[in-house]
Amino acid sequence: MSTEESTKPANFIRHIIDADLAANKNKGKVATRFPPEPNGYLHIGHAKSIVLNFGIAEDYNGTCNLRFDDTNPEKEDVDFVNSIQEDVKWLGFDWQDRLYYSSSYFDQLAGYAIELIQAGKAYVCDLNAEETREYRGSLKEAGKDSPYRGRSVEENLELFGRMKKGELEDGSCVLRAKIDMASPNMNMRDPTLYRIRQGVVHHQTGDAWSIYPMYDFTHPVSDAIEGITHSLCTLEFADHRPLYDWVLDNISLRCHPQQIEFSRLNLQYTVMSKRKLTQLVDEKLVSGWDDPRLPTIAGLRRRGFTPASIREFCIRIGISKVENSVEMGMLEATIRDDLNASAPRRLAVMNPLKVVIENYPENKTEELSVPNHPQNEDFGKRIVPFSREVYIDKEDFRESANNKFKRLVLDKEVRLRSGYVIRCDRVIKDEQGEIIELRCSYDPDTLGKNPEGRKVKGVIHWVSATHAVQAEVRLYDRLFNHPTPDDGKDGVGFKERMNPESLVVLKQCVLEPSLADSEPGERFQFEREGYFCRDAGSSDELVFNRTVTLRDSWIKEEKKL
RNA sequence: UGGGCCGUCGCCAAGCGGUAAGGCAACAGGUUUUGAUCCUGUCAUGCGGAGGUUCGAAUCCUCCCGGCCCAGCCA
Repeated sequence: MSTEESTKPANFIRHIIDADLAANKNKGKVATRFPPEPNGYLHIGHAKSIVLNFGIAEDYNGTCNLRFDDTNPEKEDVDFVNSIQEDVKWLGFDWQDRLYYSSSYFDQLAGYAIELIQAGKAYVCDLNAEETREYRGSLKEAGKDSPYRGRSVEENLELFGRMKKGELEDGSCVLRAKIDMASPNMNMRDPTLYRIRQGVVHHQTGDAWSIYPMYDFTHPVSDAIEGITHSLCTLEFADHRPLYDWVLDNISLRCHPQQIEFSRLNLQYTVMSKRKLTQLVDEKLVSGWDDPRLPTIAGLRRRGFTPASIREFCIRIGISKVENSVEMGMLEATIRDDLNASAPRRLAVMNPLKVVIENYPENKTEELSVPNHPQNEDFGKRIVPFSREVYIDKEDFRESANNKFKRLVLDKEVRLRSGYVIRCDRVIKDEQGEIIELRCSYDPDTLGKNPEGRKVKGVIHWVSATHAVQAEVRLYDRLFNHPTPDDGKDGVGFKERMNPESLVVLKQCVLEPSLADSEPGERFQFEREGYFCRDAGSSDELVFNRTVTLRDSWIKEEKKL
C-alpha cells in the first residue's frame, strides 16, 4: 500500500513463538505452512491465514511452505491448485521452492500406518459407515468397541495390504486408530485413518492409489515431514489436537510441531464457507468464482482491491480466539486508504444530463490541464477537454433546493470541477415532464480562480459531451442484505437473503476521453463517485467495476433533512 | 459435571497484579475547486455477573451467566 502498512502486531501466537524462541525450542527456527485443500477458490478468510503464516515466517526469519492438503480426490481439481497458487502469488507471497503436496507423502504415510498396525495401535474395521456411527456413541454416551478391534497384527497387516492393493471394495472396511471408544473427545473414539476409494483419479497421483489417508492422520505427519514448528489452524480443530499429538507420539517420525488454533474470519453481509461459495457459483447465482461481489481473492481482485489492501486488512483485524464478525466498513476503509493515495483521479458521469453553455462559443474546445491527484504532484497532469456542451450527473441538479444542497440549482451557480463556474438559466423538459437538458451560462473569469464578490461552494464533476467516451459501469454492493446471511436463524437460508441490488449495470455512462486509453485492471478514482477498476474480464469493451464508493457524509446529512 | 474453546467501547483488538493502547464506526469543529482527503477534539471510574485474595485485580481464586465447536469412510 502506498501508505505504510502496519507491522508486527501483538497477538497470542507471536507471544507463544517469542517464548519458544526464548527457550531455544526448535533450535530457534520458525517454520509455518499454509495448507489449503484444492477444492475451491481462496477467499479473504484464507488471506487471513496466509498473511498470518507468511507474515510470521517473514518476521521471524523463518519459512512458510505452500502445501496442498489433497487427500480427498473426489472433491479436488487441478484448476483449484492453479488458482490457489495464482492467488497466493498475487497477494504478494513467495513460497520459493517449497511447494508441497500431502499426496506426495502417500508412501510415507502408508509406512507410518503400518507402524501403527505393528504396534497394535491401528486395525482394519469392517463396520460400514452407518454401523461405525452407531458404535461411536453420542456426545454424552461412550461408544462401543468395534468387533474387529481385536484383530491380530498379522491379520491387520494382511488386510491393510489388500486395501492398498485395491483388492477390497469401497466402503468394505477402513483402517482405524485404536485409541479409546469411551473418550469424551469424539475425535479419539478410534478415528478412521484410511478409507478405500477405488477408481477415482487423483489430480496428482492419478490412479496409483486405491486408499486415501484422512486429514487427522495426514496433517500431523505432513507437518512433521516438513519440519513445521508451529502448525496454525482454525478453532474448530482444537478438538483434533489430542489426535494430532497422538499420531506423532505413536510413530517413529521424530518431529512434533505445535498446533495452535485461532478464530476464523467472519465478514458481515457475506458468506465465507467454501460449501456456500461453491453453491453460489455452481447454481449460477453469481457469475463465477471471480464475481466481484464474492469475498474470494479472485473476486476482490476483479472488483479492484489491491493485494496490499487485503494484506493490511488482515493485519488490522488481528488474530485472536474470539468468535468475531467484522464489519464491511473495516474492509472498505482499508481499500479507501490505499486507493486514496494510489489512484489517479478522473471525471466520469454515471447518469448523464446534457448541459448547453449558451454563452460559450460553438466549435471551441479548451484543453484544460488537470492534476491527476489533488495532494500529490508526482501524479502529474492530464488534458481534459472543455466545450459548449457537457454532461453532468442527474443527481447533481435540482430545480429548487435549500442551501444545504451544494450542487446545481436553477438560477444558481456551481463550479464545474477543474473548470468554470456555470449558472443554470433554463430547464428543458420532455412531454412527460422529465428534465432532458439544461441551458446554462458560464463565467469566463473563473477558470482557476474564484469569482469576484461571491462565493460558489458547490463543485460537481462533468464530461465534455463532444469528447466523451461511452462506457458501461457496474455498481457493486453487498451480496446479501443480512449481516449474517448464513446464521440459519428465522428458518431463512442464505440464498434467500441475497441483495437483489448487489449489481446495478449502467450502460450509458460517459467518461473523460483519457479513460479510453486505460488498461484492464487499472484503477482510478472517479471524482465524487468512488474508486473504479477497468474490468479485466471484458477487455474489448470499456467496462468499469466500482470497487467502493467514497465516504459520503452527504447521505447522512440528506437523511436528516 | 460429556469434552473443547471464548466473553475488554457499536465492530475488530492490545493488555498477562501497579491503576483500560490502537484501528474501524460515531459525534463536534477546522482546511478544501471531490459533501473526498487532511487536521483537531469527544468517545469504557469500566473489562459477562457475583463473591474472594491483595496496599492494589481486566489480569489470581471460587461460583454463576452467556456464546461457539465436536457424533464424515470431508478438511
